[in-house]
Amino acid sequence: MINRDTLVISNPGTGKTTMISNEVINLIKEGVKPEKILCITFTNNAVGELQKSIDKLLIDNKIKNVTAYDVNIYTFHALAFQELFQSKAEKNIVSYNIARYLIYKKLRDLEAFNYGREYVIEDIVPKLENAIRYIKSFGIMPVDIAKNRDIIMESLRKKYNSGIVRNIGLEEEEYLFDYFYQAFNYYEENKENPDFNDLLFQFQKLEDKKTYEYVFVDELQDVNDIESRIAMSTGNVKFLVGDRKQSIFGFQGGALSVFNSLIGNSGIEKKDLKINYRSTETILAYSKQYYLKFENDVPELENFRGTNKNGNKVKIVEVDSPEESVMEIINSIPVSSGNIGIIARTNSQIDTISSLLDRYSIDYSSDSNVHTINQAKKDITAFLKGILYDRPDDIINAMVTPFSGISLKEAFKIAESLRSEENTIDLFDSSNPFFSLRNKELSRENIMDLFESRIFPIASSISREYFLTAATVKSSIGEFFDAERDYTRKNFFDFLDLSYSENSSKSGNSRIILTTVHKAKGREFDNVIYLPKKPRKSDTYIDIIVSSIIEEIKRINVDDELKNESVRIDFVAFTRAKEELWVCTNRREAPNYLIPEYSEMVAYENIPEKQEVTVPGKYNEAYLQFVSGDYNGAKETLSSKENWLKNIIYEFFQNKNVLSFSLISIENPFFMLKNNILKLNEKTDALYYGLNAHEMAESLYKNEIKNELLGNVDKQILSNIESVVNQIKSGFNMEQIEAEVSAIARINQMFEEFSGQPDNIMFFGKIDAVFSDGKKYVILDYKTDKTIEKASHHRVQLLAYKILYSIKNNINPENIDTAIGYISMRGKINTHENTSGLIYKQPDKRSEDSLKKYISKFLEYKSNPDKFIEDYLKQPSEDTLYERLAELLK
DNA sequence: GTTGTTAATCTTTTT
DNA sequence: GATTAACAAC
Repeated sequence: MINRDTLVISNPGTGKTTMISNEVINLIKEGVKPEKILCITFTNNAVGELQKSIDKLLIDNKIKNVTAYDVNIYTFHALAFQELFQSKAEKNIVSYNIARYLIYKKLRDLEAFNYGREYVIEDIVPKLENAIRYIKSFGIMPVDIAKNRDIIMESLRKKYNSGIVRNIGLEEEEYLFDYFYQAFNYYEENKENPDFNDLLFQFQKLEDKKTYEYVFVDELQDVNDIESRIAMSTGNVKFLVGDRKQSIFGFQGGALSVFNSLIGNSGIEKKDLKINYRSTETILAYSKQYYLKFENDVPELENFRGTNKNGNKVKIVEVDSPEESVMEIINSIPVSSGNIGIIARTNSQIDTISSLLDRYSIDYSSDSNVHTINQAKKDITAFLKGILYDRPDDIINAMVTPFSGISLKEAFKIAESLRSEENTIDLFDSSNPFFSLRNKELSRENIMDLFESRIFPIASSISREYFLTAATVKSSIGEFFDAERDYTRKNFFDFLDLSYSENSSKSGNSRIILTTVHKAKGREFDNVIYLPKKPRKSDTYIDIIVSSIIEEIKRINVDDELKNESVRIDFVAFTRAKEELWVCTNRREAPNYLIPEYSEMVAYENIPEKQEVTVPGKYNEAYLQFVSGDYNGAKETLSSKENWLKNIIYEFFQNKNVLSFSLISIENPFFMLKNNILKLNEKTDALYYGLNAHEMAESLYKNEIKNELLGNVDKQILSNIESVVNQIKSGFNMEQIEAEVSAIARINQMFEEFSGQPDNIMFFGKIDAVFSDGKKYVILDYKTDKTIEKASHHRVQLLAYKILYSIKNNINPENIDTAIGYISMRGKINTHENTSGLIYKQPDKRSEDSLKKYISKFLEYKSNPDKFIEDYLKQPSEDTLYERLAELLK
């Protein structure tokens, strides 16, 4: 029986659950009351495992009057929750959706970012929310940041100046720190419920919390600072089990330093578990050697060995697409050799593999929790925008979602007439399946009705996942109406766009199990196919804020903590395998996984041929109309033989004889089809911003500026324009001679290569400003870009304009220079600066190559539109509209 | 070594 | 659209 604090270092597969259960049983046998025993683990899954294991031992030992439920088995959070809120059942945990919404609201009001709204909502806010959660897991609150502001700033500057951040300036970085603090603070002040971190803090602070005679803690290596203090303070005798080689939850503050300090504590008895009951000797040796490549002093690995036969070598599969090789490996494993765990690093890898398995109708269960159609949320949002707003852009976007009940052909026709202002929205009557639904009142009842009457029926006709996503979107909307009192449309769509739609997946007991490494922890499989993926370093400008805060307040070096986490992730994945292990990776990484004595390279050449997807008409036009109740429309769609979309594409390329730079430089066929051919493009804020600035530049030249009518931003842009103009005037001793010059020329005049082209194919451009001293000319293009990052692309455009201008005015191109005038450089993070810049640089050979490439591509499409369709089908996009259009083009 | 350009690529996850 | 690695140019 244990009678003093013990730390067990448990190598993988050494039976640590069994060991904990045994110790619990022994205590009960010795007469310790089960309610005096506490077991803490990390996940609900692990709680279940431990309960099962203890239950079994109770039965085996014929202990009748005790069940596993009498022993206190909790996760850290459940333990805290039940003790804090046992009397207040209504208490909730603040959701991610609310957290992101609060953070976004503050940043929105501060106008913290110059990025587009979509990028802030989809990328920045989730990362900041993650960062706040991470910082909090170290016990750091906004007040701590405020108190230590100066030293954190200093540390931040030092990190910035070491050169790791290249995409924003130092001043932006400093502003970002402040925005981050304010968002964190706002979140803390406005959330109405505790979050998971608060739960632990409040529990830890509790004066008279229950204590236990014996406390068992599993997976100790993943425990963060606050959890370790909870573990150490809730019981008399502590029994701690963990393995630092399996620490892979660094993102939630799981700090190896906590574990290491316990190892160094002499008051704790230490034990090693070194006998592995799971894997073959070869797999163990392989894992061990791999780990030792990256970390040498690992005493507990010294006698780490197994009890099984040697087994086969680990197979390293080197392929271009690891996900696709999985199929062939599965085929090579006999059914008699047990189950197969396919372990990936990311959920998106799992999704790729599951759609492959679906295609071959192979049965599997999956632990992925993404599996949702992100696009479904976008479709629903676009649909609701068209219901609630009157702007033509919103109406058009809503009409091309599957929910509108309008065929794409019809939607396209209505879009055309709305755009040309032949019709206004009032003219569409209530018999139209979309317009009849429009209702501008934003209320819970209204929205929920739409879900019942239109969104759910359509969603369920598309796919199971699509429907499940719709269901989570509906519940997010419910959350909005519960939490926010200010039901404005702006708030509504902000919340909706920020909400995550995750749903749990089909898990079951198939022979093939798809899982991520993190979820595979504690599990084992006869055969393991592992697909490693090295994480890509990103978001350094947020990272250095986070690490500065933690370092200066807690004196913990985050980089040290997370060092080699990838290796530990690999180690966990390898050691799930009992009999056979495959590691599938790309050519660059494969050599790193090869340990000659215990592994071998395997080539798989005959990747089975891809079978044609036979999902019949997921987005069948007529079917969608039918489900929406438009029977006549469905009938009409079915009976029409002509392929209207192909006709539109053919017509477009046939009639498009005047090329423009913005048209030919679109590299993605889907964008070209959507925005240029079908003209379904939305007018963005950035577009209006740029249009307005260009108008001012022209007015300035024509002396038509009415200063008193200008706002502050406009005044700033105007002064930036003046500054650019003056730089050219004084720098080159020139005068502006023209503004907004239209120039057009035949393609066959522009380049030798195109001399065979017919005379009617032209290239058109509008030159913002032309300067001259009589001999030399400078053509200037104004840009309202935030930064100068895309200058080289703009020079390709300027080259085209230079050629057009030289042809138009019969000037030797050598006498024409080009310049880019930046008139609103704001950076990415709002520092309240808005400056000008002039890049006086000439297009080079590469610019010329790019321009010719763009033109050739377009000419190719023009002479052969089927090539465009072919390219379209070759470059899939997640967008539902992409797929619906693709079905019409196949 | 620093700075500019281009060519791919686009985290993990628990309570 | 934004970011970074890798490459190229100073």
